[in-house]
Amino acid sequence: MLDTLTLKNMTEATKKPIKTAIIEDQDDIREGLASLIGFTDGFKCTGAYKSMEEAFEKIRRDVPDVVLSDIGLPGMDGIQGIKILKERYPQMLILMITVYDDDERIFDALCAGANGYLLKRTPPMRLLESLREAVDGGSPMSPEVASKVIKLFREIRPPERADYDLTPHEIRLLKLLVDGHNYNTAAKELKSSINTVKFYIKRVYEKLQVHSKSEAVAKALKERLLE
Amino acid sequence: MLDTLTLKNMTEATKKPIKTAIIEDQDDIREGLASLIGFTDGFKCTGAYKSMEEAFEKIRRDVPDVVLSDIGLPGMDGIQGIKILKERYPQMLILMITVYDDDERIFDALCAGANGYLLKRTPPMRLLESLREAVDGGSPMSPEVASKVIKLFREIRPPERADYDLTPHEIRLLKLLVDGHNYNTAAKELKSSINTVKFYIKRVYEKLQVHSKSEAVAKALKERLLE
DNA sequence: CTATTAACTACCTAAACGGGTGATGTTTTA
DNA sequence: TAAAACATCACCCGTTTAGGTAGTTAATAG
Repeated sequence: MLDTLTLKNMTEATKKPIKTAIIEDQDDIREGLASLIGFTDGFKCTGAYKSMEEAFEKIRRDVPDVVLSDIGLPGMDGIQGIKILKERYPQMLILMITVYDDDERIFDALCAGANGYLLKRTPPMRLLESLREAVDGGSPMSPEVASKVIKLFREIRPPERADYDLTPHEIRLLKLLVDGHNYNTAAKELKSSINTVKFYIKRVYEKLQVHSKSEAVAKALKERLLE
Repeated sequence: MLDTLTLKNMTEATKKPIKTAIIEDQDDIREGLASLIGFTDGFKCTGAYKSMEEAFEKIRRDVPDVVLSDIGLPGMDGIQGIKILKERYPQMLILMITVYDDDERIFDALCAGANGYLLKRTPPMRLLESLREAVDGGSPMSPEVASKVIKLFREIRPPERADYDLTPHEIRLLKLLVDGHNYNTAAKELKSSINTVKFYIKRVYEKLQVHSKSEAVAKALKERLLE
């Protein structure tokens, strides 16, 4: 199995090495990465920059397939920077490589366009695999990061909507209130009298256990009672 | 390197093999997985079930560390099933292994408590690594899945909150309205007179371009103006 | 056929609200 | 130091809302 893998890598390498650029301010790390990539078959290091500003200036000379970027950088930080890189080179793949593993930064980096997120302690082989995985359309992440992404993922949706037994008609009415209607305009919208609207709103309030239009609107929106 | 890895696996194996159960209706796949896991050092197959119903009944006899579950199952489907498993055995890890790679199912499975999501074409070695990765607190995903998770992640991104130049004070006030306060109780909360509150609310309405409390509340919630 | 119920309408009152205008001080700025 | 900006409060007035009671019609069920 190892042989076939190596063979596969070599043929791919011969065909077309993965052009990689590095953005990292610490000299030892930057040079280490550059060597690793430069001396591995199937990969080519097209640039190693100390800052986003430097990258912006020089990266155009040889646009890489993948950028390996740190987050903590002097001047413009990595997250801001990759946002700009993605705008200029939308097809370019971006992997973050950083010591930060807080939810905030992971979230921001991925939303800014990062295709993967690796921690600095990623072993060299895994890093090279990640580059290839990214080129193949994957999204390599360190295990801890993947774990956090999924955790964040769960947090975003779960408000398991409570059920207040609202009838379709009551829901339609509630939507109108959410859209800023008052009793009068809502009545016209529903082609019924204002008194009818008032009557049903009372029932909605009872069901939702609220005592004003804005409380009802807040509850409807917070608990996703609409749609 | 291979030697150290093997050694490491063996020591871990000796210490404590990873107890794995399989839930999969297709006989060949189920038995294949069971063999793979059963005959690999460091892993132990504690059960192989054809349906969730069977798993519920028999899994208690020897609760595994990890469950490998299909999604398409006769009777209760895998997603519903793992939700129940997670309730009964919260510490149990769950990996989906399925042919489905649609956003919907990935999303649902992860929200239902899956710790990872593998496609059926995952090579055996990678599958075993995934089991270990899960036990080590990671969230193994096939590259395509990771890619989709990140794509979904970006889509959920809060709709770039518009800025209405609300002052901290105005935001505090808006929060009170969202929480169902009226002018009077809000005034008490802010330790100021009702007239002051009315005054500031007017400004909030101007800034948000609305004309009622509920419109303001709706806008604040929809556009995430708070926090 | 009568009782019941659902769906809608009506009216009433007190409270809350929205939109004005304007008066104080206090702080910042020019 | 004078002017401008800000924060706080006050009153007015017409409209909207909340909550209560009650009447009409039409369909349903016993």
